[in-house]
Amino acid sequence: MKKVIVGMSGGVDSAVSAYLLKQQGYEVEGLFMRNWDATINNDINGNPTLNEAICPQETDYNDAQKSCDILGIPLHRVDFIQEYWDNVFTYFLEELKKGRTPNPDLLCNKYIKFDVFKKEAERLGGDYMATGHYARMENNCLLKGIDKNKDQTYFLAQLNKKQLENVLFPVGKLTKQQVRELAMQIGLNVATKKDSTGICFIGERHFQEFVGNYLKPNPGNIIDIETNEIIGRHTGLMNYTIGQRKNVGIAGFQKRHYVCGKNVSKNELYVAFGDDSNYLLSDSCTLENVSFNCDLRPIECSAKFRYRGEEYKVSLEYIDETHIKVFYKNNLIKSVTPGQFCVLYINDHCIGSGIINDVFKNDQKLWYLAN
RNA sequence: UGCCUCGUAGCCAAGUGGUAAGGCAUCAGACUUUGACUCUGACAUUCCGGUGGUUCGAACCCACCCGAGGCAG
Repeated sequence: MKKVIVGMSGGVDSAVSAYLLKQQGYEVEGLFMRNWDATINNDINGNPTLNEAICPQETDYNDAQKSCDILGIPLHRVDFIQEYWDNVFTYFLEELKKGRTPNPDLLCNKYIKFDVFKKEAERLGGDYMATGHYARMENNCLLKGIDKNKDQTYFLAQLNKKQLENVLFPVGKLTKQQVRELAMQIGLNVATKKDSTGICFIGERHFQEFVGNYLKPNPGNIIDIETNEIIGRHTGLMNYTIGQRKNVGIAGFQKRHYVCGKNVSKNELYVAFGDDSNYLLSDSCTLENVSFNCDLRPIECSAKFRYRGEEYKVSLEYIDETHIKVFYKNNLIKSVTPGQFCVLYINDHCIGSGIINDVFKNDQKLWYLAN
């Protein structure tokens, strides 16, 4: 009998995953991991759960334990707090210092779940590891989940071929609704538990206050990109992302405002006005840290520039092993943001990704997005 | 000092006699394993710089005062 170690988060997706694997005849064991400790990591300001009697990770652990009891499987536990800090959170902070918009969850999968966690699963004797991601593995290809609304391949797009070996995604063939119904039928304690949001393992935070725990804010001017006039003060460039409208702190203008750029050396934040502002649009970009999970190197494919963002037809120009230039063909895309991941698809097949670096329009690098 | 314009919620701003549009911001939700974007809802409960007056009735008319700006000088 083959043994599977399931990453149990305390949520409904992983619990149902464990159930499905058991149904399929595997020997199933759960493994709960904890990667964040609010006290150790100085996660004080902006933490809405700080004063609760029992911290969310423990609630999740208890939920996972109960699910495992219901399913009749053992649950192991492991901490990767140091690894998470060193490999994911440090990167997160370094990107913010550069004025970019990181997505730590792709690196969490790359360096934690499908690296140290996977090794732990192997140490526990697992022939396979499984998670509750909405994704599928077929013929060693990473495919989108059946439920297109919940598809989570975006977050798995930095994994390499080896990391995806012996990996199972049992709920990838189901819709979220089916997963919840199944959970109800088998009486799982987490059947109606709300989906988790926020940074994986950290949770919902008031972003500016959260970041303030780690980076010293450096206030500066907000500039109207069109007129070059100073129209306000920003609280620190790391607190803003491209395309952002809320929480910018300026008001009194006819059109809606959007953050369209920043200059770290001058400590200036650039704002454009109007939903259709040209300053938000681009037609190509370069990627760094490019990683593929297969041998395909297409010239034409599709791409997503943000999680749950629209998918666009693109063409690729390969620069070197880890750099690609992406052309959006006839489209102009709004708010392509340095630091975010561009994930590449061929239909349902997620083939890889890279970090958005420079952004261009008409072969001109958008100066207001640089450095 | 004389003349002119203006003063509406945190910001911008309609409304010029009939009982306070709209936008932005903000807040609360929805959505969401990244900070968005998008969507929904709330938002001057008697008040429109202040004090009087005219009127059945004023933010809108009149007087004076306060305040901001402009033109003369």
